[in-house]
Amino acid sequence: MTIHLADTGDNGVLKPCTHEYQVNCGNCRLNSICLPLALESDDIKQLDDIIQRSKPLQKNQHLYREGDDFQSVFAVRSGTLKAYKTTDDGREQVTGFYFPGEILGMDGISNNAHASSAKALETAAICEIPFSSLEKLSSLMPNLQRHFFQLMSREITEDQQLITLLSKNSADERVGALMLSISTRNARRKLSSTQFRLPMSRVDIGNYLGLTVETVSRVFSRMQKMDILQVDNKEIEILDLEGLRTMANLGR
Amino acid sequence: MTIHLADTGDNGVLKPCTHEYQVNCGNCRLNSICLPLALESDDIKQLDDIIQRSKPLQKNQHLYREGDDFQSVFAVRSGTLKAYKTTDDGREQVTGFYFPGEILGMDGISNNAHASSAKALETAAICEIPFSSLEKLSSLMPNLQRHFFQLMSREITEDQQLITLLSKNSADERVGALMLSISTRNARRKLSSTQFRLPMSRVDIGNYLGLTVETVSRVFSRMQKMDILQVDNKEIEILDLEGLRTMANLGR
DNA sequence: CGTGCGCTTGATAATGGTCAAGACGCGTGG
DNA sequence: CCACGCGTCTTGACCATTATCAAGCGCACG
Repeated sequence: MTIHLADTGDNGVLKPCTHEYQVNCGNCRLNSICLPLALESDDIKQLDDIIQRSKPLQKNQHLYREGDDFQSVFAVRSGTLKAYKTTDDGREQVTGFYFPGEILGMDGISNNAHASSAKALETAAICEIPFSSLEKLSSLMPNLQRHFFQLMSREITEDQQLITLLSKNSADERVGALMLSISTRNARRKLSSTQFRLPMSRVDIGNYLGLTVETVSRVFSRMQKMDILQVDNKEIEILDLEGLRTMANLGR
Repeated sequence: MTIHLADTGDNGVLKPCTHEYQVNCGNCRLNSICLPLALESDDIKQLDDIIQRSKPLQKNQHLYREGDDFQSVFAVRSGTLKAYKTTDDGREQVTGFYFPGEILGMDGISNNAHASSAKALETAAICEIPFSSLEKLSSLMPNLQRHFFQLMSREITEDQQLITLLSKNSADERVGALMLSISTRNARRKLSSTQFRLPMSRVDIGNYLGLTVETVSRVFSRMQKMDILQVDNKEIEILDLEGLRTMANLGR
């Protein structure tokens, strides 16, 4: 199945949006949850110098693919991406969703090749951080080294959360946990923690949570019936946060 | 660091086992799969200087507990450990098994507190690597920094494998995959890849793989009946590696 | 105005969980 | 050395959750 959006081979000329291209780490709204966190302003400038901002990714475009040479890690500036691996029998496993301010691609470091693919779920702006430069800079800036270690460690603990979720929790709990996770991450970005639009499909949700589409759909219906969520296709409103927490049953 | 072996209160004079205490990274049989990998010999010496080797852990002793202050990461020198988290409703989730040469504790970096507990499944010797020293050394030795980034990245990709396993694979496939993983890790340490003793209980296996003990037991029985494995309690012999691979169905 | 994809809902089936009982192995103490 | 007891493992019968299969709805897009 090929999906091709406007593949306007004809226009050729892109008018870069100057507004867009003035973005830097120093003025980035997300710098308190992204890499620059905990850097002094002249350090931020140095980091900023190695970061590349290219033209936005369109929906369904890949940022990288499993097996690609690993050169960089990436920060999401806007939009959402999903990371996934393809199992040899052709199935897909979604390993994560990445929202603005979050870093992806770190799983490529170990083998110098990306261990998963990443594609945009909607138009997305990305900061590319060449890893070799990041390494050099990290040697010079202990805070940056520390922060990057922490980011990788966080990725590990988050994966462990997901492992626990998949291993121990029911369908209701899994979906509930994902809704809470999105809610929390929205709050970090000063967005509504109770009302949002899901950027991913039901299929992606199910895939991520180890469930079928049908089950995901049924869980949403159930939660709607229980007045915990208001679900209108991708528009979600959390009506009863406490109830949702109880349902998700993870406490952490 | 104080060394106390047989703490025979009366004699006062301890004859430390010189054999044991001559262990260092330079002569360690495991250094090709552990931290020193990719270091020059004078670099290894520097690393060696920060590593602490304390008295062995007895079976069921904890190396650290969830929530403990994070100070160090640890390398397994001998024995096996399991890492696990306790969910708030009191259940346990095993997040990994660690064999000689493997590093654990990296999930504690992100919050300066261990995100999981680690306990010995049998008597185990451990190298403790104080993280602050490791950070300093990493700044000075690019190879070490790189290698540690890679180790963390590997932990991420391994967790993602487990996520996929839990999310997509049947009980047979999960147990098969674990057996193959242990087999491979044994081979790395020049041990038999077809015959080994499982250091963990069926409960631990089930917990790790998101299955009940009963199911794990049934899978072993089934594989025995199919002449894929020879199972005698914890003694495992892989009779048909190809068959096991087919059964595990992961290809990677 | 149709076509297709994504979502929902229902009926049925299968995998693995739960409950229960018994076997086996191991360490302790008589 | 044997008996006991406990913990771990195995096996069986039954049940529940979720997958599978199937059909229909609705919105977006051509």
